[in-house]
Parts: sequence; structure tokens; C-alpha cells
Amino acid sequence: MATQPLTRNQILVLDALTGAEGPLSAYTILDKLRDHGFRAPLQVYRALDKLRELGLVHRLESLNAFVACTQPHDHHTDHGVTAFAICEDCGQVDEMHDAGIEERLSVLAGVRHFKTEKTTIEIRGHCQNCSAAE
Amino acid sequence: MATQPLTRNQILVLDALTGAEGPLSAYTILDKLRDHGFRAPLQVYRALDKLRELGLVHRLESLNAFVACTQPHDHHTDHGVTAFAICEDCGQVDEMHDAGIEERLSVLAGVRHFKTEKTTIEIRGHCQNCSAAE
DNA sequence: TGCCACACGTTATAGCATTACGCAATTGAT
DNA sequence: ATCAATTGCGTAATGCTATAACGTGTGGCA
Repeated sequence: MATQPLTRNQILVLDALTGAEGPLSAYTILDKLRDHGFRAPLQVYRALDKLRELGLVHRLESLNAFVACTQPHDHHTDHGVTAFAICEDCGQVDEMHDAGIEERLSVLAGVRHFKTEKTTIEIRGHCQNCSAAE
Repeated sequence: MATQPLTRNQILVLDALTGAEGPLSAYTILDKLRDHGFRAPLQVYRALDKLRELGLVHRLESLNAFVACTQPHDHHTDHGVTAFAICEDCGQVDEMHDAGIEERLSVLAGVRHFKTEKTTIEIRGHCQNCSAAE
């Protein structure tokens, strides 16, 4: 159960995401990493796949983009459903967890005998800073 | 406040979605409508935009695909947040509404002074039928 | 009549993701 | 030691999703 170390490519992609203000598309990451030898989209997608498996990176479906996980969790444990608040002005993403929502979702699924594999919750809107500055 | 009639293109796209078993991609719709004179993606996307404005069609972000709204609601009123249960086996989509979830989401946003514009909730998994037939 | 708004049609292009191929390094069992 | 299986890597080509930028036609209305 030793946690395998990240490969060079995976570290580069993760660093790019961690250093960014907001979510990045795969092709934006590719451009940022050309100087480090990246030449093809697949290099990015492969690293992203692994990082997502490890819970270090999330994909934002409504944006076709990726963010580094910002929660202080132990990444080797499942930490339930994540909801994202995405600011349409500044691009900032806030990662949220809420037991109440999980509970309701679990009920909704249960009533229908639906086996949940993965849940996506994304809230688009305007963060406090950006809605203040109108 | 008379509700404008749909155009020919909009009706064709809506019918395609209504007649389908599950969600359709824009390009799948395009192919289905070639016999009716459709030749370019934009014809589909423009109709979809309008239908979504009217609340007759939903976009599934995690699938890059579209479904006809199945709820018996009055479409001219906002009917809050919709959650989708999407079966990965048969493709069927179940549209759900839940006041409890809306409440929790509203609290999460409120605490952060985040102004919500649009909320996406999509649950991927296996429906009753498909998980029975294992 | 002139203006405006809107739907439409066409071409081209941009943006996102995967398939398919082959090579190299690692691991682990025989 | 060697073989097989696995895993990551690199490259090229392709496919899927969505929009930009044109121009046309029509209906309402001052």
C-alpha cells in the first residue's frame, strides 16, 4: 500500500495547476509545459488521468478544465461529494463539502434504486469580490 | 406575454430529442436531421440555445449532450435546480428536483456571499434496471 | 421608406479529447 | 537469467464539440 511517487510529467502538470489562479484547460497546460518538453495533448491528458485517480486534481465539467484539489484532506481516502463554486468573472474556484447535500443525494438515488458512481455539482456565478465591484 | 411559437428548426430539434431514448449530442442531432435539410452544426446549436432558454431542453455538462425536459412543469416559470441521474449503461436520464438540496446549496453560497447564476448537478451511475441485470 | 430585430444558411476555424502505434523501463514469477 | 506482463512515455493522426464571421430574407413599425 505504499503510495507510488508521481512521475516527472505528473509533477509538472500538478505544479502548473497548483500555480495557476484558476482552472486550466488541457491545452493551456500543454502550452505552459512546452518549455519542459511537452509536445502533445496526450502527455497532459495521461498525467491528468492519473492525478484525478489519486484525488489530487478535479475536472470541472461545465468548463472543460481542471483544478488542483485545494482541500487539506488525506488524498488516499475518499472524501465524498465535492461541490464547486465557480466565479464567471475572475475564474476563481471554491471547493465545498456538505454532509446535508450528500444525504439528500443519497436519498434521491436510494428511492430510485440508482447506484451512484460519481457526482458532479458545479455552481456558476459571481464571487464576493467580483459582485462587490460592480 | 404571448409565448412565441417555435420555428421549424426548433421543432425539428425538439422532436429529435423527445423521440430519443437518451441524451443526444449536437452532432448526432445534426445527422438525424440531414434528411430535413440540416447541413451545419450551427443550425442545431442555435435551435438548442433557444430551446434551453425556454426551459424545454437541458444540457448535460458531463456528457456534452442534450435531453428534452421531461418534467410536467409550466415551462415559463423557473422551476429551480434540477439534478440528473444518468445511467452509464443504458443512457437513460432521470430528472429530479429536491428542495432540501436547493436549501443546502443556497446556504453554502450565502456563507460565501456567492451569487449563484446556474447550478449543475449530475449523478453518474447505474439505474435500477441495469444494476439488476448484472 | 428606412430601420431594426430576428431567424436562417454557409464556410471556416477554434477548442477539446482519443485512437493507434511503437519504444523503454520495471517488476515479478519461473 | 529470462520471459511475460505492466506501466509510462513520445508521436502522429484523427475525431468530436462549439463558435466566429460572413451574408440573406422577413416582418414589424416609426
